[in-house]
Amino acid sequence: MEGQRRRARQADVARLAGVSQATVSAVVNGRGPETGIPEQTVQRVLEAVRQLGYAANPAARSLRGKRNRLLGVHTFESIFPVDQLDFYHEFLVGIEQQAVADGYDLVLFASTEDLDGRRRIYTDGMNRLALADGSVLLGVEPGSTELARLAAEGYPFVHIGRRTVPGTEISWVGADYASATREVVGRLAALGHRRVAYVTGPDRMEVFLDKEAGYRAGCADAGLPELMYVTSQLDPAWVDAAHAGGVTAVLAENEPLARQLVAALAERGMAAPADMSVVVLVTMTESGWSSLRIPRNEMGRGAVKMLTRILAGSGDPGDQHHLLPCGLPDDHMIGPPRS
Amino acid sequence: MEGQRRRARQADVARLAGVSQATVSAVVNGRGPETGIPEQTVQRVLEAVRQLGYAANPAARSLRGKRNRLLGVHTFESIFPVDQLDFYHEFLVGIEQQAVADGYDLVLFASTEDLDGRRRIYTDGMNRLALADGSVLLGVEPGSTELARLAAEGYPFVHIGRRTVPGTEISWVGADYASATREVVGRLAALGHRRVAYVTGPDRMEVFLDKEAGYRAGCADAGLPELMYVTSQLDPAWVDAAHAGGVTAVLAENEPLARQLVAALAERGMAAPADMSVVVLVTMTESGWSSLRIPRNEMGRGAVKMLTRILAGSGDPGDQHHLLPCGLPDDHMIGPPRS
DNA sequence: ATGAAAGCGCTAACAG
DNA sequence: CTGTTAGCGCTTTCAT
Repeated sequence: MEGQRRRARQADVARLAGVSQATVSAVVNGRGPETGIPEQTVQRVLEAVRQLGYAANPAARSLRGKRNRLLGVHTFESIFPVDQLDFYHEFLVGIEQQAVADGYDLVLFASTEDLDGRRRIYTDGMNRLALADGSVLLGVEPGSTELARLAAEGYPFVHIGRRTVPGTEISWVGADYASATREVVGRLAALGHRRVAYVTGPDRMEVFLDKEAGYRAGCADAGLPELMYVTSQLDPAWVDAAHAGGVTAVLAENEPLARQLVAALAERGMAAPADMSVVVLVTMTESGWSSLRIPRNEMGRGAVKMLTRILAGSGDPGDQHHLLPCGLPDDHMIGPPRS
Repeated sequence: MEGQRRRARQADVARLAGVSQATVSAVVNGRGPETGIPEQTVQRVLEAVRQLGYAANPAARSLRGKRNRLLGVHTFESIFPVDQLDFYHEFLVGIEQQAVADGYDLVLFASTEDLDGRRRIYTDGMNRLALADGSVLLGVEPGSTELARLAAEGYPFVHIGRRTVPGTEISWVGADYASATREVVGRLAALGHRRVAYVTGPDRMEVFLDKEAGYRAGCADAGLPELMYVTSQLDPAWVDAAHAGGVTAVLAENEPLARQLVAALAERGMAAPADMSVVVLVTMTESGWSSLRIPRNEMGRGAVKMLTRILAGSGDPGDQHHLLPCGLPDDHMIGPPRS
């Protein structure tokens, strides 16, 4: 067994096929006919390629300025975190499907993870993402400086999840929480609910704003009062107060809040949806809640589609946005108000 | 917005800092002290780096360094097939974890998929895998010609799942089905079973042989007769025959067989495990069966570990094998024989 | 129709 | 201690 045979270079192929390196380059890039290289020569080159197991070195290729049909996937945390196993999975499925369709390979940036489990785009001031033609970014990221820098450098990327960084144009695909939330309020109103509360944590992040807006719009549509609660403590006392206030349905921003709510209800001998309809707006996984369905697969596909479009059109401003419809919650924990 | 400002190169930094390019290289690579560059110069360089937003071009770096710290992941089918969503998932998790640990990025080869959903290593005679320093291969692959060729080319790869190709040395990590099967037989014997059948499909693939061997060994250990059934039709008639023959426990090679068996039992008014203990040896997903647990995560991790070892040690023959222990089945469908 | 040669941005010898 | 230089493997004019 010869073992570590050196990787074949273009020059080797050229030598074996008895042609020049330029010819090899033309052939492997499918510019054979275009450049007017005779079919026979093409075949000779391909035979040599086959014999040597030649594959173009992507580093050299992209150094020379051409694309390497590599799309990066960068997550700001471990891509397969143990605790929320399938959060990224569906996104990835969509990303992969579209990559297959568009003939791209995917680079999962794993090397960028530090000891905290955080992944940074820039390490030692270097941008590892630059290895890929463009990248899909996803995950909850606290600081936006990396994003801003990436955009400033003109690196093509699409963020999964609506994202704005002041003074920067960022392309993203997002889920249309606003419309979905609005519709949910409408549905609750149609069921007879007159006082629908909205509960959210004290940590007011950008991504929450559109859900609030949707809630407000929904209330306006149905002529309902806006009952916003910003809290991280949904205890039995809160339930008592809400009950006294005539609240019969609650939109919970996230799953932990909803869990607290259900526990608090239980402590008062109540249950959802009999005594209170409960809708969770964002869940990590598809679970037993009445929750909005995040179109993860579609978002992944959409991100790749947008990215390849950006890569194709060279003059794109890179501030494209695409909102995908959320699935509406099933009736699991939704019912008519207690009369 | 200046927009497409050209990316700063090392030369630009050198010019601004008034030093040579080599100095810049040393500084950005942290070889400053080591090379004995005065602190003041280092600071001057870093300041220039900051001002220009310089980031080293990774393509140039890896071109220079021969390796690009990219590990390939090649599956012979769609990596995220819709019908068996989480079959590859756990392997991938393990692969990613180890890649993070070893500082490698991962390339998911998606571009190689043809219209049938098959993925080939070689397309147009080109080996796309060569893009990565080495690759992990997984999935059920019918033909071994690609594998043989890959090995002949000296491309470093590790196969997940035991694999032998005549005349070729292939490195793999596998699950130790033999030991596990043997232990299962032992456990059944300990429960009092005297006639344990082994049922397998007519398609005798290599991967099945070690389970058979384990079964035989287990029977020998316990002094039980070998009752091998090769069939794809586990109908009620088979159940009658088995019953008449005193069979009280069945090892089913795969899940479809087990399903047939349970259905056939039901048709005769019997159920598992009361009337018949049923163990499935290989399942696609962790389901309600008493089945061997394939150590997918560990196999993924092990494959990457083996691969990086092969890449590190330049003289490796590339025929390393590693067997990982299977988890034993829970008692879901296992019980003592009907007395 | 094919070949020769010049870089892409970086690192590592080797000079100075 | 710092600068000069020679490629890494590829694509792309420009000659032939």
